[in-house]
Amino acid sequence: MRDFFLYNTLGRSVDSFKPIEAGKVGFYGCGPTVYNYAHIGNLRTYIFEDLLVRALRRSGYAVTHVMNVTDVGHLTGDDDSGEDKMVKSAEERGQGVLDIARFYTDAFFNDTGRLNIERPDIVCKATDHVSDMIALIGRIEAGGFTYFAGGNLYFDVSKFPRYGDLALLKLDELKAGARIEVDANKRNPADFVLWFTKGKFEKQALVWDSPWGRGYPGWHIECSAMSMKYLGESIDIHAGGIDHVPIHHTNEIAQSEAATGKKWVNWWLHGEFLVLSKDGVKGKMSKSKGGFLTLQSLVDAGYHPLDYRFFCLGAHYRSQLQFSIEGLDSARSARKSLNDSVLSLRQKAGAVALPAVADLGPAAASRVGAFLDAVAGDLALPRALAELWGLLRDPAIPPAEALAAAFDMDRILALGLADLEKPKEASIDPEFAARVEALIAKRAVAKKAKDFSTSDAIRAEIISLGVVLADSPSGSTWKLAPKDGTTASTP
RNA sequence: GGCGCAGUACCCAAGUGGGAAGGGAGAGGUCUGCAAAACCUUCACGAGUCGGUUCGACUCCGACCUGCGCCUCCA
Repeated sequence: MRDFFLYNTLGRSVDSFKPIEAGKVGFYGCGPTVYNYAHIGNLRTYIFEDLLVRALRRSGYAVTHVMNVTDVGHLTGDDDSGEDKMVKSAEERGQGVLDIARFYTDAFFNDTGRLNIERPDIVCKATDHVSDMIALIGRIEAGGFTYFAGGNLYFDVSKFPRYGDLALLKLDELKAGARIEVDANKRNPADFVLWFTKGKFEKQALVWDSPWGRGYPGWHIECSAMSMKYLGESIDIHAGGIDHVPIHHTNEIAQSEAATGKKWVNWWLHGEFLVLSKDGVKGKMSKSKGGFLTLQSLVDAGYHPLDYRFFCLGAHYRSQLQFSIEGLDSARSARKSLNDSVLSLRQKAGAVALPAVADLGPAAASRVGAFLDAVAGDLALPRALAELWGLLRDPAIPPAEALAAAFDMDRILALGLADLEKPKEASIDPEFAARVEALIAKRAVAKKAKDFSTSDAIRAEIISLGVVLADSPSGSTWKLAPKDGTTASTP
């Protein structure tokens, strides 16, 4: 078991990770609200969580990864009176709430799959766990942490002294109504709704009976209820986007610890934002601000999903990352170079069996060790990646060893290195191939006659057919030019 | 008004109280009839600005400037 260091938002320091139960990690990651497509900023956070899970597993931990899918209770408005996002989306599209949820859930996992993000061990939907939420709210109420006002059940933050510790909030310094209308029903501006019976839910398709009346749950309660159900009342790691620190996670802590009376989450990890600075659009990506980019839009623009994963690996998860097409181009070029290096090594290694990681020579082993140290040091993927480059470019490391080491690193990076194959020539139309071969033969004749103006003209013609040509002492070889800018076929 | 984070080469982006990773782009070179590819070399005497602490600071402290995020939508 390798020592693992992580930055804990609770306490704001990097500390040696210690799970509750040796060798095991209970990990809860905040999942999507499935009322729209995920944008690439959202996806950055899921890539970060995937790297965390993969890194912990590579270091020897047995990780149970739980992720929620929010399909009810998440409001559109800034305050506690807006419509439910799911209901609004369903209305706009003239479909049922559950149809919307299913569609965008599928879209989400399709995107994460294309990014080589492993599916969590448990994916749980909020609507399947309302009874668990009601039971948990009951425990909070029994502890005297709630009050009922205006038809809704509120959590009273004044009853929870540690409220805001995660976000370093000082209740008396928060400016109530800085952005939103003050809810007259609230005793304290930071109070939040546990259960709604009032609101614009007359149109709410999904309502449940509860001790507080027919209605639906507040957004925050689902994570508390479901994480406890699957991981127990105290869990090792809870991760999510940094925006969740002051509200969502702060409220989750308050209600969870109010219910159980014990510490709920030992390690809080938060991924920073992907930010834009282009065409007048600055800052984080959101639908209202514009610049809402989906993974599919990148694919449509000719990028491979893994180009985006690679792009994200270039920055530390706790740093804001500047997104730009230029940056993505840079990542694509780098990934192509990486893939080409691996393919070249594979060719050099030939049929030699790859050694086990434990049997690597000192040079390769040192690269792998430095890689794992970087990863175990609060997921320093940029440094880890530098070790991969160093490994691939060290001429003293035998190809089979370099490959074995690279594939081991790729268990965490997940760039599909082990699955790389030469582009399949079989898919090329034979008629087209014959045409290209004929031109190459014609050019060879011209070249032999030193008629270079003719040979160059023929080459231009070949290239115009969408073919990449390469001369070598043994003759010319060719392949189809990649459509997406990468040479190798990728998984 | 309050709180938090950040300012590193053309771009993206790391580590570090004492030699400033890595990638992309650029430049030069080897190879080639010429290309392409590959490989090699090169690319911040300086880290927003100004002070301070220190034998020594990009790294710590302070001020200022600029940017980003948050103060009940948000990854």
